Amino acid sequence: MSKTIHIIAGPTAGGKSALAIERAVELNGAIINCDSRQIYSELPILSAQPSDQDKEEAPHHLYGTLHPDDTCSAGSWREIATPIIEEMLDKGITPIITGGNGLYIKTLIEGISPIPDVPSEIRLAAIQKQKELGNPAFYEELQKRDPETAALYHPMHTARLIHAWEILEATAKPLSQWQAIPKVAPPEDWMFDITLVMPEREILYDRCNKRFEQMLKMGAAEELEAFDKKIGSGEVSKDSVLIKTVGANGLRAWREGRISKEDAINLAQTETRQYAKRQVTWFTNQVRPAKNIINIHNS
RNA sequence: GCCCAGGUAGCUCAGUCGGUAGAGCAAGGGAUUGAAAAUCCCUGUGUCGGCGGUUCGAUUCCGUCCCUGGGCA
Repeated sequence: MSKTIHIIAGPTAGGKSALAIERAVELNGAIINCDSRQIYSELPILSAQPSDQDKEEAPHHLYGTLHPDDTCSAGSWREIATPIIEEMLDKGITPIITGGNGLYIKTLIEGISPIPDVPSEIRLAAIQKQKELGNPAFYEELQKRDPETAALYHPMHTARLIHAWEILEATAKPLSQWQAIPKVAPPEDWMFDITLVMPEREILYDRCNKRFEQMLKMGAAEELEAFDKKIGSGEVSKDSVLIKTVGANGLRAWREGRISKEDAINLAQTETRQYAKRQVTWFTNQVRPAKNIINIHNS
């Protein structure tokens, strides 16, 4: 007998969370987060984590569970989500994966090649190296040492170049060779039911705009300021991935008096819309039928 | 009312010593096997404020009008 895992995906502010709770109540389910910011213990308002009331209505997992200095990645998310899913299936609870991270979802459904974790010193050194050389030059360095992987990437693609570099440094083996190792797939009896929550563009953008205003009322600016103080005091590393959270740029610039409150709001809303658009592109083009997918439908 | 500076892509501006124009941002499309709320790629026709004049040809020169900002009254 197959085991069904529900996935509720789509762009930010589209209405996934509400649907997930509805679904959980209806199916004796529990919600598992697949968002790369909501998984951290800091910035619950700015990252739109579920409210206490939401958590009373249905069980929620993997929200606010990691320290901001931890690095969550597609592979590590899969590793922590998998045992939770297994346990739910054993207990007859319906897992409802909810979030906007398309790569995490893809990793869960298709699996991923086993690649070792990179020690943070090596990662930071790779980032430093890229900063020093700048992009075309950093790419040329990578090309000399690992032409095979370099050929896969655009010379300006900072994030991928750094990753290729750090893997080479950490393992002395090209990333392309690691990626050639067959993916570790999910158990064969896992079947996925995917619901895409994709409001039409105009409605989606309007929701993005309104949600940021709501976050501000809830204290997003104060929350970010408190977080930045923790970085200042060393309680949180200045390399925390949470620093790059949508909306933070504008709020910081406003706090430092560089732009007006109105401009800060506009900037944050623009960043939110741009992020939502990228997600729409992903879910429109990357979610395809597969043998372990029962169906893909729109809400 | 007078003087000055402007009016060029949705926004901020560059430019054409006269041969109908280009950057950044925004917007749209796309990529995506480990920082993914990241990172990156592709896409620029717009009465060059209106109307006249000079010219083979004006967004570019001249006149005039309108609008915006600053100064003087």
